[in-house]
Amino acid sequence: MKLNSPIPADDATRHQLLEAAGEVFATVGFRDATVREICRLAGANIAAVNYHFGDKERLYAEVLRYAQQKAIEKHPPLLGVSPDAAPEKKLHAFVLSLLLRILDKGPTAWHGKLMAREMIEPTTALDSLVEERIRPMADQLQKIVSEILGCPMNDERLQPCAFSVVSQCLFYKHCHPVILRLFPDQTFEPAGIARLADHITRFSLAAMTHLSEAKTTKLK
Amino acid sequence: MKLNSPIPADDATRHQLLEAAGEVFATVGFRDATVREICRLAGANIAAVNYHFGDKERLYAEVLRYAQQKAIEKHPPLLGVSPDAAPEKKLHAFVLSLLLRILDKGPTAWHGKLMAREMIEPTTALDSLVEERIRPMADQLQKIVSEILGCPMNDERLQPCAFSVVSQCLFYKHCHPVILRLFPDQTFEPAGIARLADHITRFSLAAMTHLSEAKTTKLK
DNA sequence: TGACGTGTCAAACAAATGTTTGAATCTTGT
DNA sequence: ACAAGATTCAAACATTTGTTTGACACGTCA
Repeated sequence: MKLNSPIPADDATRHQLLEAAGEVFATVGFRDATVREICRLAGANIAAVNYHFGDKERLYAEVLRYAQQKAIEKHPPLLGVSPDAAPEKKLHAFVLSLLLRILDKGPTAWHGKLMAREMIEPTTALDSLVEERIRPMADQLQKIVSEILGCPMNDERLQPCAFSVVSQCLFYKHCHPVILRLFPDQTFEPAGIARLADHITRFSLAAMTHLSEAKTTKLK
Repeated sequence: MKLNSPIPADDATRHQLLEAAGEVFATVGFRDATVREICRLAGANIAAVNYHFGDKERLYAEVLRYAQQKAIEKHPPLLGVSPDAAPEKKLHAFVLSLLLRILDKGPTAWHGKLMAREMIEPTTALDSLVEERIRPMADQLQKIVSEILGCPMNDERLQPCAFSVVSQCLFYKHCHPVILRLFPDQTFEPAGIARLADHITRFSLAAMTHLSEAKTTKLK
């Protein structure tokens, strides 16, 4: 046992376990993932998980942090756009980076799946994740929306509009299986993602800049 | 064994098994749900599942159909609105019924959760569900959107806009845990659901009626 | 009444799986 | 080079869980 060792972090098998576990947890979920499969994929012994992380549950928690961190590093919320650019451009950057973060292929792919699973069946790991990672991004988006609407930060329309923006992005992740079955020719390579970002930004901008106009008052 | 019996359907324990299984599958997922717990909740013997449904997997498939059917019966896609009403009203009815279907409390509650799980980890049961239940609703929505946009049914903007509408609804189901952690005072009782429907409808109408206007062309 | 089919029950079976164990191997500092 | 600690390994353990089995209860119909 080493448990409270002075943060080795460069441990090779520990790192490989994180990668392998991310892969497996993302594709089959926490319960269906077996430590045997994870260890096999990591080229480690069956006892490696318990030795390095204590048990399967703590391994999962660490994988979640690891994944979120790597995803945000790869696709920061505003890409390269400067904070004092036009709010329309910031919105577009926010949307595009979010889409890339959750739809991107490659080793960062499983971050989105893990989060989607966490939505449905939250573990204790979600609480800290929301506070440390998600709330800052939510604040950032609300600020952008407030600039577009031209309203103060405590306006009650802010939160619903921000939700409307992110929901359109997450949809393509959370409903992927149904989308593929409904429209098999839907495409999700980088070019397709850019097209999605354009639509979502245009749709949301059109909505928010004309939201307070009349005509839509009596819906019942 | 009875297997291909002449549709008893009035079987008491069979029905109780469906209800109990829906409850359990929805709260803990397919894999974490144990046959023992389902049978205990249904007041049946451990062997009841295998006797009535063959195995756990076929029970799950039947539960999924059962849940979807009950949910659509309770909240039909257009509520009471006539098919030749104004497209704005039809859109509002569509949104509200969808929200009610996925957020409603009570015995129909687990339908939405089951579907959300199916999104993340599709089973073979999803294929038929998409064709029989979801595609008709998707067609219905695209028709409404085409009336609002004033374009033919093969317009390429149709599908993205329809997605933007449903995504805003599903968001409140798929991201419930995060929403509650971000804004603990968010409310989901009937009045709150009605308010959500109003916002989503207004937002989407504003977007679609002003989508083709200029100004939003250069986002990069 | 008595055989028969249907449904229920408790018990047991077989497989999968997270975890532990104790020895073997490698690494490191002196 | 050597001892001490860290790491890896194969094997075994204990528990959970879906499924099966064979006996039993109950209604139905000839």
